[in-house]
Amino acid sequence: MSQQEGCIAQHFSHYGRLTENDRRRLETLEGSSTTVGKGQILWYEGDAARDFCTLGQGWAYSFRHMEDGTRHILELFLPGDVIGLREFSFKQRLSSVAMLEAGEIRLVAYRELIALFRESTRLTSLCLAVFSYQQALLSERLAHLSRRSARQRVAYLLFEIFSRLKRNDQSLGESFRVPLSQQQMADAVGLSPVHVSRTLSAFRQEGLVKRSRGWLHLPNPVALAHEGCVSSDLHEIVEPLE
Amino acid sequence: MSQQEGCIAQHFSHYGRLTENDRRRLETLEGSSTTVGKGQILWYEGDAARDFCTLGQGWAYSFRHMEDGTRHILELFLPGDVIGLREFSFKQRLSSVAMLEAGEIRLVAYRELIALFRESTRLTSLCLAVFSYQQALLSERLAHLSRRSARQRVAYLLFEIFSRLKRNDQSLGESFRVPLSQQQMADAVGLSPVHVSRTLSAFRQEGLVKRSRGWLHLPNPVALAHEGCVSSDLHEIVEPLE
DNA sequence: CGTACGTTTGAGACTCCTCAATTTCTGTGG
DNA sequence: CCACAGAAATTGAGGAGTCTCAAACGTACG
Repeated sequence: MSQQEGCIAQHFSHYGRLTENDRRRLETLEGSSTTVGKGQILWYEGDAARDFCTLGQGWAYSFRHMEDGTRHILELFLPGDVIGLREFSFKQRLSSVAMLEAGEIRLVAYRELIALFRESTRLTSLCLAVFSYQQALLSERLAHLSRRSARQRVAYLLFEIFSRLKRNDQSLGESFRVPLSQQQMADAVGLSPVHVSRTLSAFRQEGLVKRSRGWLHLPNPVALAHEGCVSSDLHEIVEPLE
Repeated sequence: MSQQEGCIAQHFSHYGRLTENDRRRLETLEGSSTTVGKGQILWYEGDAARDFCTLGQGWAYSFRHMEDGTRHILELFLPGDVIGLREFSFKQRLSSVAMLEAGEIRLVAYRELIALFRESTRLTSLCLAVFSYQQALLSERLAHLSRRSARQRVAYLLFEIFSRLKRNDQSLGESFRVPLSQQQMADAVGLSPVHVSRTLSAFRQEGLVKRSRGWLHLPNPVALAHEGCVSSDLHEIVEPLE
């Protein structure tokens, strides 16, 4: 996906049709691709924020270390996602970002984005659309984590991953790779790793989820979505006005 | 605040200096002001989304009703805030919005925002800054709600309110009005109202918080922030590039 | 083959929830 | 100004869900 076509173009095209010109313009944004290893830190909370990046290959996540020693995973980034747009108006990174596995990234300076705004209103709108989608994901997650049972949280996490992967690749089947340890899932949904294990065991016994060696098998996504109380449909995106 | 100066101009000026021209341009966005009563619904989840609004006076909140009958408050809006930017790229409202008390709003069509993008790169950047600030608030809240104790959640909520009010009004003292019932606080932090009551009682005994008739008294904001594990400093905003 | 890491399982403790009864606050009309 | 009704807040008791600690097991990798 990332080779033939720029990540940004690919990503933006979810939010509205792109002309050939738009694509070319977006591709000029992306610098050369850098290989990053598993576990590598892209930046730390508090670092100076001057650019964002696109994730060509590999998975990443943003996290914060809290005062009480716990760690919390705020976002998961899948291949094709844009990382670090969030700090556009901040001097410092609000959270650290690390790679879940080896991958490829390309850096883009915020400055270049601003140049883009000057050129194309349509691409500006698309950029805002990317923002509001990310915000929608966040608030959806907020609603699903604060007052919900372990079963609902885990089901929600798995279904969100499935749904986002499917969005990038319609042909995605029941089985797919998910390079997350139970520890990391726990950090993402705010449970103890022990209880994540118990919850996954329960799901396995009920035939909802199978997991092995970094692969996930969802025989019945609909039931899982139901378990996770997934209702809203974040996929009704308006065609940006001209 | 809202009378002499447009809400949007006031709100945007937190993110960067505005020229007189910018101010005038922003003020042309806002339509005439409408009075809304306590408890009035501005819109429901699923309604068509074509405009956002600015909150001149009064408090509001966005919420969702979940399948299991519980209600969750996603955001609080204070006087001067902008409501509903989030659905910029969506056809439908992602959450309902209601007034906590009587107030005044002004509607702005998304379409007008797009016209603005065409005119001023700087105002476009500011608009994105508003977005990223809201997103930062959300992810901060996410980190503070998922794996934290009742004490931490409540302390965080109260401190966030204090800090946002202070941002709008530097002269804010130790006591200020907070028109939230314990039921609503519970819906905002994902606890039962009963437990919110117990937690507030504990805080009161410890001299951290006093509450009476819609007023809040924080004799020791620093201690409260510590209790709520508030670390990050969402106030370091970069002066947007030209 | 050994070591390290991730996962599973068990037992006891603690936090928070639910339900229900009581008290306090708030606003209204007499 | 008082009496009242309705809402909001408090308090208590018992129970469910999740946590922590600890040990055993499995799997990947040197």
